[in-house]
Amino acid sequence: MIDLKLLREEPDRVRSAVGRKKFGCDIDAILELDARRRSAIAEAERLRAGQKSANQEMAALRKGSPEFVKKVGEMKALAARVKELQARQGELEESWRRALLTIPNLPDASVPDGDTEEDNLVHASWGDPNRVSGEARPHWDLPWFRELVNLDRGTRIAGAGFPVFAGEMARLIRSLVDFFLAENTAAGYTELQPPLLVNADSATATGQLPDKEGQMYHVAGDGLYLIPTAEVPVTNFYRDEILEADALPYKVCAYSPCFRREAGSHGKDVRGLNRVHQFDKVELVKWVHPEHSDAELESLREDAERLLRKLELPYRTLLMCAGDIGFPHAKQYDIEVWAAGQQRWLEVSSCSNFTDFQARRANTRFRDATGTLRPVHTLNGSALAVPRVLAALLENNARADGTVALPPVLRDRMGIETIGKLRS
RNA sequence: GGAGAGGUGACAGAGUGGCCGAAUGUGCCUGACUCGAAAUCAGGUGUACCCUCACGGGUACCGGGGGUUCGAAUCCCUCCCUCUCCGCCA
Repeated sequence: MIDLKLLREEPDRVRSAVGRKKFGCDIDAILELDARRRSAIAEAERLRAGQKSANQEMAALRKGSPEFVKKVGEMKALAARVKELQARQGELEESWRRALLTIPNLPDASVPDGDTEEDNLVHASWGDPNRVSGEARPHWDLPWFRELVNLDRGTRIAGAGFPVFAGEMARLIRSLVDFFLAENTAAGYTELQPPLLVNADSATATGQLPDKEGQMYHVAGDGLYLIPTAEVPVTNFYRDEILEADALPYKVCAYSPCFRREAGSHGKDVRGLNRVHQFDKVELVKWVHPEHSDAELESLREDAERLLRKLELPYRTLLMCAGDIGFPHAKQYDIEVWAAGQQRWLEVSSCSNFTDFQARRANTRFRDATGTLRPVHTLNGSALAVPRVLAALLENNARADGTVALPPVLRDRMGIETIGKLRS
């Protein structure tokens, strides 16, 4: 939710900022609705005040007295009128609230213009994509892949996009998650293990609802949603709370499986581990003082990038253009890892500053130096998403015989140097 | 899942139809006393929204939603949550 004062006082600025994003919303209609809502409130409250003061007088009268009975008769009409006006006020407030939820967060001034991913800027890159020789192949073509990553059995169990990992691959995933959590906690993030299902209020606070309902799995019987990312439960950790200003920033990391319906995805994008309905991810979330959120985004991005360097995987970081950033985002970096076998970049992290947008929806505040309650700023980023890191690892580190050399940080954890030796 | 007890301000805890945004205590802030502190005394101390240039005024909020009534923290319905006991269960 954007700042209502800003919307009223500088509608032109909001209009043009929103215009840079790809989400349609009618600012003028919302402003008009706001005006109607306010006059409805004023009218209803004026009448209600009259009713209340009359009731005060009645309290002083003797219950059965003639004056009292007469007064009751008079007040009946007023009570009915008040009820009417309050109902109209309620309706207007409800549609006003729904309309407000359709306004996306405003892109930060440092976010470049642009409509598609073509317009994203390469902010940084590390490692040499050409280091790998020509024998690199897509991870799904490794000779042992179908043995340790069971796509067909997963399909039988749940459906397409639910791989079953076996043996060394299962263990590699566990080691990656452990590596991510160890690094992040060492960087000052407190580990959290959140619920994997959330209610509608939580999904609304982070911006999944009402904008992206179709992307989440819905548990109809209980009205709950499977989380598309740990961002959702974790950001709601402090919903409706007032944070200790001196203790900011709050920094949290959380491992969780993530569930995404990703309806409408086709083609090569979905082969192998590139895009699946359930995957593992470690997420970073920060609650920060508004003055520091710019700097906190840079350090968040750095925290995610460092993991790829330790895994010795080439990556590049994109500064996303206004047309390509998400609904609640003010600024967003995507980190992409090089997958040598597919000769393409795979997104493994998205680091974002939501400014006060989520905090306002989640009602997470702090008391500033003047004693005023203000929304905090929230940020989050993947560190990292497992399957695509896995894909890059398999493709970049595969040798001619199909075995895959592990980078030192994983070698130490797993106690083996390679994976993928065929059994026969 | 069954039975019972509860959900009131930062916390504890009164309040069973009107004088209750809510006693009292604690905490916190300010002032007095003091060389200073403690103790004591006095005053203050919620949030959101609406009207107003402002001073200020108003409305709402006693777990959520709905109802009864001229009037609801208080009565009714419903849902949620917490605690105790029982059942079931990884």
